[in-house]
Amino acid sequence: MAKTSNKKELILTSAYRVFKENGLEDTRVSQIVKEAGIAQGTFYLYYNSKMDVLPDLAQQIISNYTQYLEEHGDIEAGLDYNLRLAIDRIFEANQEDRTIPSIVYAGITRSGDIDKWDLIYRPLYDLVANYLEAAKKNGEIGTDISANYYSEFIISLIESTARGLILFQQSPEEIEKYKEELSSFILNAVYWTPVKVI
Amino acid sequence: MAKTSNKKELILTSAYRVFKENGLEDTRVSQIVKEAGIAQGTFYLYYNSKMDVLPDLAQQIISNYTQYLEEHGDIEAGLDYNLRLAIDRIFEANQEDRTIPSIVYAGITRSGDIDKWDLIYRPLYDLVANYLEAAKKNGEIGTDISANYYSEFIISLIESTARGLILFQQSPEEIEKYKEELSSFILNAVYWTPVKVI
Amino acid sequence: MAKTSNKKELILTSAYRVFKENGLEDTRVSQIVKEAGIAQGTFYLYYNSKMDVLPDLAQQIISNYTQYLEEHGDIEAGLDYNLRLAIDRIFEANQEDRTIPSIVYAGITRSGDIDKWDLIYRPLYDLVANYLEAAKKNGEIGTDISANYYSEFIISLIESTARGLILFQQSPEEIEKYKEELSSFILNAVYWTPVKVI
Amino acid sequence: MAKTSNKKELILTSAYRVFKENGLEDTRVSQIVKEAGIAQGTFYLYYNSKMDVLPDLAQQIISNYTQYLEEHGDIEAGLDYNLRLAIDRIFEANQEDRTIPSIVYAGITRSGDIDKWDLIYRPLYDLVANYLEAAKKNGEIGTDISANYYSEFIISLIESTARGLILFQQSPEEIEKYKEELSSFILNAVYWTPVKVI
DNA sequence: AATGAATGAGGCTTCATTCAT
DNA sequence: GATGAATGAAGCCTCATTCAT
Repeated sequence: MAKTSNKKELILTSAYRVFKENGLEDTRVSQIVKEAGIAQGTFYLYYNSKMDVLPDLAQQIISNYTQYLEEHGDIEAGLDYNLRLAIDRIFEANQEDRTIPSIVYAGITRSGDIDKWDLIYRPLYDLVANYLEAAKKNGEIGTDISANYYSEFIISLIESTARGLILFQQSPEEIEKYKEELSSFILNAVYWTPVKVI
Repeated sequence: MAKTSNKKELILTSAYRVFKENGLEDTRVSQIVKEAGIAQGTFYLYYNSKMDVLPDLAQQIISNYTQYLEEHGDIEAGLDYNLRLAIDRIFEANQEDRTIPSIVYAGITRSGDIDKWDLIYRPLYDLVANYLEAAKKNGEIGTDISANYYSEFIISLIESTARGLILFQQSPEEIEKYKEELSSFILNAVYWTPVKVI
Repeated sequence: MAKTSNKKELILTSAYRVFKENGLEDTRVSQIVKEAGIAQGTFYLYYNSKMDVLPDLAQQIISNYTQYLEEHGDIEAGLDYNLRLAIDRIFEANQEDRTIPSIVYAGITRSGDIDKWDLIYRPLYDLVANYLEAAKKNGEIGTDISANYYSEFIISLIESTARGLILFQQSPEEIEKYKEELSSFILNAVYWTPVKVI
Repeated sequence: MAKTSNKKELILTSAYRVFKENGLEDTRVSQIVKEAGIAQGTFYLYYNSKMDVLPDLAQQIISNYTQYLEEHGDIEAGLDYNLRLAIDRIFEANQEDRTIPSIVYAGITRSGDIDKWDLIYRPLYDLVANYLEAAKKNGEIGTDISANYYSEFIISLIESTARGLILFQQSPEEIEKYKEELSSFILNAVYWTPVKVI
C-alpha cells in the first residue's frame, strides 16, 4: 500500500523524457502516455494539459540543484568553492538537458499561483543565503551585503548565463572561460576575499 | 520613402498587441491579421508562422533599450548613473508589458540561427561594455574586469530580475528595494567606487 | 419492506435534479453519481446509460399528473372543473420544471418498446376518458364523441401548449389567457354545455 | 456570382439526410461533411455544432407545410377541406420522415432566441388563422372563437398527434381513424357546420 | 501583392464502461 | 452489491496553410 498512485510518477518521468526529446511545443500528450505505458485518459486524471506538468518538473529540477549542493557543498570550504560547485552543477545540468531553461521558465510562468515559484526556489535561495551568511561571519565577504537579495541575484545570474551558453552553443573552452568570469563577477559582488588559512 | 511594405509593419504592430493581450501560446494568426486589418493569406507573405515574428519583436524591444540609453545615458555622469538608467528602463518596460520576457526568450530560442541573438543583443552589450571601458579609464572601476563578459552578465541580471519581479508581482516599494540591491550588487561586482569630483 | 435497493431511488432523484439543471445533452453520468453520492460503477448496476433513466422519470412525471387528478378531481363537479384542474396542474409543473417536456419526449422516444409509452400514459388517458364518459352520461357533452381518441387529443394538446408557453416565455397574464382559450377550445371540441343545476 | 456560398446549402441538405438516416444523437459531423463532399473544417465556418443546424432544418420543414397549404389550399372549399389537407400533409411528412418531430422539437428548444420559433411558425399560424377568419365570415364556424389562439392549438395538436402515431407505429387503418377523429375534434372545437351550398 | 474561403490533418479531450478489489 | 481508478475509442474542432481569383 501507500502506492499513492504511481501513475503520476510515471507521467512525470515520461513527460520529462519526452519534453527533453522533442521540446515543449512539439511534445504531444499521446507521446507522454505512450512512453508512460498508461491510457490517454489517465493523463487527464492528473493534469489538465501537457503544460500543466511543467511546474512539477521545474520543482524537480530546482530541487535537484538544492539537493546536490546540500550533499556536496561544504560550508567550511569557503564561498568560492561552493559557488563554483553551484555554477558547475547548473551549467552541467543545462548542458546535458538543453530544455531545462524552457521547462523552468514556462513552468513558473504558467504556474497560476505565485507562491508556487517561491515554493520551488525558496530552498535553493535559502541555501545560498546560508552560504553568504556563513561567509559573512567568516570574514570572507562584506558584512553589509543582503544575503536574501544577493542569493536571488546569484542564482538568477548563473541560470541565465547557463541558458545563454546553450543558445550560443559555445565551445567547451568558452564555457570554461564564462565560468571563470561569472565566478569572479559574483565574488566581486560580495567583496569576497580569500579566507586566510593560518 | 522606403514604403517597405507597410503590411509588415502592420503585422508587427498587431502581433505585438495580440501577444501582449493573449500570451504567446494563445495567440492565433487569425487574431493578428484581424487586428492588422489584412487578409489571412497576407500574413504568410511576410512570416512563416506566428513564432516567426518573435525575433523581429525581440529586436525591437532590445533596440528600444539601446536607443533609450544612447539618448539618455551620459558617459560623463558616472557608471552608477548609467547603470541606474538601464535598470529603471528595463524594469519599467517589463512592468508595463509583462509579456516582454516571453517574447524575447522565445524569440531568441526559436530564432534558428544563433547569430540572430548576437545581432539583437550586440548593440546593447557593446553599449554597456563601452560604459565599463570608460569607467575603467575613469578610475571608477577595476581595470581587470572583462568588459565583454561583464556587460553580458549585467544585462542578463537586470532582465532576469525584472522578470522575476513581475512573476512575483512585487509591490512598488519592494521593486524599489530590488533596484537598490541590484544596483549595489552590480557595482560591487565591478569594484566600483564613486568618482571623485574635484 | 421492499428496500428495493434505495440506490436506484438515489439515482432517479439525482438524475432528475441534474437533468433539470443541465439539460439532457449536457448531463453526464459522472454528475448523476456524484450528486447521488454513489460510485460510478454502481450506476451501471441499474441503468445502461443516462438516457435509460428517462423512461422511469417520464413515468414519474406522468404518474404525478394522474395521481394529482385522482386526488383533486371531482367527477361530480363537471367536466369544465376537472379539465381546468388538469390544465392548471400540467401548466404549473411545466412552469416549475422546464425540462419536463424533454424528459417525457426523449423518455418515450428512446424507450425501446412502444408499450412503455402506453404503460406510462394509459392511466392518465383512462382517467380523462372516464371523465368524458361521465360527462356523456351526465349530458354535459355530446354522446357521439370518442372518449378514447379525444382523451389523447386533450392530453396532447395541454402538454404541447404548456411546452410552447415555456419556450415562448410568456407572461403570467398571457399564460392565463392561454389557459382560458385552451379550455374553451377543448370544451367546444366535446360539445360541452354547462350542466344544468335544477 | 451571387453564389452566396452554396456550402451552407450543401450542409443543410446533407445534414437533413444524415439526421433522417441516423437520428439526432447518432449523427456525426464527420458524416454530414462526407455526404456534403466538403471538408470537416468548412462545416464549422457555418455552424458551431451539428445541433446548431437544427433550427434551420426546422424552418425548412415548417415552411414546407406552409408552402404546401398555400399552393393546395382553397379558401373557397371550406374549412373542413383545408383542415384535412393540413392533417394529411403533416401526417404524411411525419410518416415519411420519422425524425421530423425531433428535428423540430430540438431545433426550437435549442434555438437560443425565442423569436426564432415565432419566425418559423408565424407564417403557418397566420395561414391557419386566415382560414379561420374566412370561415367565420363564411358562417362556417362560430364568430367568437379566437383565430390566433385556435390556430396555434390546431397546429400543435396535429403535430403532436402525428408524432404520437409514429411512436406507436400505428397501422394505416388506425392512422386513418385518427385522422377522422382528429378532424372532428378540431371542427367541433370551432363549432363548425357544413357550409350550405345553395 | 493581396485576398479569404476552404482545407484537412491530427491533437485534444471526454466520458461511458469496465473490473479488480 | 459497491467501489472508483483506469481505460481507450472516437468525435470534436481548431487553426496553420493554401490557392484560385
